[in-house]
Amino acid sequence: MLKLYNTMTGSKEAFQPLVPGTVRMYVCGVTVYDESHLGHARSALVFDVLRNYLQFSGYAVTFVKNFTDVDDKILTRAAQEGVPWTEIVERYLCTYRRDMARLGVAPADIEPKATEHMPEITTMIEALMAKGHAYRLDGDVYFEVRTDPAYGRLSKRKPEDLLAGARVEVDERKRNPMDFALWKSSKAGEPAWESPWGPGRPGWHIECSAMSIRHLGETFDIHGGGMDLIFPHHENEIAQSCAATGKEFARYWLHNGFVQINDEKMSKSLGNFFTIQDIFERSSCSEQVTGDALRYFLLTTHYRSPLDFSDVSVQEAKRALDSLYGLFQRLEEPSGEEGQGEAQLERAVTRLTEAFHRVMNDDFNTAAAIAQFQLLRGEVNRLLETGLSARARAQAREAFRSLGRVLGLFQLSIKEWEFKELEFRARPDDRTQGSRLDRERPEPPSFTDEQIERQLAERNEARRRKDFARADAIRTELSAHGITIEDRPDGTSRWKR
RNA sequence: GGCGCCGUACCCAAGUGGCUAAGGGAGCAGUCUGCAAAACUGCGAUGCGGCGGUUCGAACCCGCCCGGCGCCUCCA
Repeated sequence: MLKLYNTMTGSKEAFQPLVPGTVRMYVCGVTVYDESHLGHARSALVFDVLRNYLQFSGYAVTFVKNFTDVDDKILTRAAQEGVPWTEIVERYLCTYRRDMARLGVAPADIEPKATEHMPEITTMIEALMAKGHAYRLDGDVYFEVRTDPAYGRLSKRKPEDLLAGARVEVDERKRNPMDFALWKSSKAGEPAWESPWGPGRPGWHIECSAMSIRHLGETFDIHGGGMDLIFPHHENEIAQSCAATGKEFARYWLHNGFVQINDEKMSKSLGNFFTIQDIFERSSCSEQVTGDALRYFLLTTHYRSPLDFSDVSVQEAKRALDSLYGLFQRLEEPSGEEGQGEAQLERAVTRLTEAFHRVMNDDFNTAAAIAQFQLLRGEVNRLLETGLSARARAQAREAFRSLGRVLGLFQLSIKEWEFKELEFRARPDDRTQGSRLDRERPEPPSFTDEQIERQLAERNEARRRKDFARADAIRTELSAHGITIEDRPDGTSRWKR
């Protein structure tokens, strides 16, 4: 039985979807006005893994993740650059999709855009007007918070408390400072859609209500997003959705913790901002390998905890993966006395599978799940010393691959993996710290597989002749090209790059 | 001012009432090896920020204190 922490109730609850066997989930995506950063990566990854796990558990999942494609920030950016706002939207939609692909985060089933749901949005606002929850103010329309007696139940705030320390500049025209915009009239030159209240664009919160209801129905199972969205975004979504439909909105509210830098929130104003693009560009490893390391790093902390990013922590994740991929490589090689540990392996795989379900069912604890994989790594390595049949080795690899698929880990082949250290170069645009040297230092020309095999054969011939000087010279030569040699007991060698 | 979160070994981190406090990284020692590398084995918190309290029993519950952070404004 899957248990999920529900922000609404502040506790872990047994997950019971509205319609047995199916899950409808909505996650707040991004406003496409800039490069995506690690925080976006974490949120996207967390809910990607949740979706995978729900499917793995047998649910038919409908996953909706929106793009906010009309918003003040987009317009501001467009004005700064002197380009049409649609160009900003187009550009950052592309970079978001590129970054998600690199992270191995699959698209949602439906990825609606605000600009494509104007009829739903205006219809919903009209319903709120008709029911007395909203009022016009010149060309704008506001939601009247006072009409919702339950307002504040998600974020556990009372409207009175909110006013006490509010740093908001209150628009004096509003009936109540808490009231928020459903519709904003447009100024000259701004994008505008026709509405009963004149040309304008939707407020931020209404689009998520309109689009989630449009694609998932008035009541659905899971609504997710970053912690910071709890208030006011999700609070407002609940208020307007329930007011419009008279029904419960989302049943389970899930929120992921922040990515921090040096224990502080990552933000542009603090200047500690890491874009996903940055990380991939600066990594010394391939995109696939960097993506895996990043995923592993992001998933070794429980999704609700804050997570501190540093180069070192990603390097540690990479090293941890190296030991796993080292095992996968050995699993592709014949091992000693065939067949000895089959029964033990069977038990170990069963144990992993059970433990994986147990910890993932507990509020999808990916950190504990990864620990289970590490436990299996140790067991399989021990069994490999006594010998495993080809069938058992394939079974072990398959256990990592099939369960790992939920986390998006362990999917690469040995040829695709890189055993070299993951290092972060200085940022390409940083000219102050010798970064040009880093950038321009050429990668040593690599050998082809055939060349390596030839040198290895020569080296092992030399070892048989006890010509260790020659053998070590070859090893040094290969090492200079990023190739590591591991000698097996039988006189043959494996190599890694 | 209001609401809330965090503090577990050198570093990261799971665990939130009861088996020896997961797992990873780094380190040290050993096995193996011509030497390495890898793998394996062992070592590593008598204690979970501090002090009290509740309990037969607490890292986990309660109170106070110390330190750090978030939200209350756009924010994943």
